[in-house]
Amino acid sequence: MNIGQVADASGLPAKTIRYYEDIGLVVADRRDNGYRDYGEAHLHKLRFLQRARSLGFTIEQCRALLSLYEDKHRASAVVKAMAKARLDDIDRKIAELEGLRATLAHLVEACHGDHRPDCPILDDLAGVGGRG
Amino acid sequence: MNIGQVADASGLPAKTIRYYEDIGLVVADRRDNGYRDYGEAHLHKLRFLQRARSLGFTIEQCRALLSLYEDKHRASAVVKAMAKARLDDIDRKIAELEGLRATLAHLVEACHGDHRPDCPILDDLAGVGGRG
DNA sequence: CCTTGACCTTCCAGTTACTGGAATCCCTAA
DNA sequence: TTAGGGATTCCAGTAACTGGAAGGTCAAGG
Repeated sequence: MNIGQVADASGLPAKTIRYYEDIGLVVADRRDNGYRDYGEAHLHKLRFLQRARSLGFTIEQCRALLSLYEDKHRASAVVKAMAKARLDDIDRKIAELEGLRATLAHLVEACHGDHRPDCPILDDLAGVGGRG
Repeated sequence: MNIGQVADASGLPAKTIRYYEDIGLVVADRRDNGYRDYGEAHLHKLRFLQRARSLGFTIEQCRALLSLYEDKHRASAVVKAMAKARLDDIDRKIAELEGLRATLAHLVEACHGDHRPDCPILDDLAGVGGRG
C-alpha cells in the first residue's frame, strides 16, 4: 500500500504517518522508487495508534502500549495500570474543568450583559471584591 | 518594583512576565541599569492576566479582555459574550472527556489485570471485536 | 577593594504533536 | 507531451511557556 491508502484506511493524515515514522513509531518499507510501502501489519499498528491517540494517550504512552501490544507475554496488569492512570488523568482534568465552569458560570450569570459598561466579569478578573 | 517582586505579587513566574512583555501584553518601564520597573498598574494587569489564564482564556483572549478592561465605556455585553463562549468551550471539553472516560472505564473494568497476557484493552486498541 | 550570592539582563533551544508549504520527483492516462 | 494526482524531503510555524548559558548589577561582609 502507498501512504495515501493507509492514510485512508487508518484515518490518519499522510503527514501524521510520516511524522510517526520520523519518531520511530511505525517505519514503512521502501519501494525502488523511494515510495513508502505498507502491509497489513503496518496498517494494524497505525489503526492502533489512531485509536490510542483518540483516547488521549500521549505519543510516548502510545509507544509503550504498542510495545506491550507486540509483547505477547506481558501481563495484562501492566496495560491495565496504564489505562487506569490515564483514567485518573481524565478525572483530574474533568474536575479542573468543572471548577472553571462553576466560576465562569457564576460570573456570566452575574453580568447583566447590556450596553452599560459595569461588568462583574472584568471586576473579578481585576480582583475587585473578595478574591483578589 | 523589580520583576521578582511583581512575580511574587502576581503569582506569575518572572520568565512568564518577560514573555508577556515580548508579546506586548504588559510592557514595563526601565531603570538606568536596564532592570524592568513595575508600578501598581502593571501589577494589576499581571494579576488580571494570571486570573484570566487560570480560567483557561488563551493569550489572545486575554489580550482582548485586557483591552476591554481598559476601555471604560465598552458594553458589558461584549465581555459577557466572551465569557459565555469560553463557558461553551469548557462544556464541550468536559463532554469530550466524559466520553473518553466512559470508554476507558469500561475497558479497565473488562481487563482482569493479572499475570495473564490476555487483555481487552489492547484488543480494543487493535480493533478486535465490534469497533474496528 | 574583593568576593559572594542573589537578582537582573538577553538570547537560544526545547517542549507536544502535528500542520502548512515549497521544491521536486514519479506514475498514469489522454 | 502534457496534465493531474500523488509521492518525496526539508523548513518553518503553532501555544505558551520553560530551561539554561553567559554575563551585568547590587548589597553585605571581611
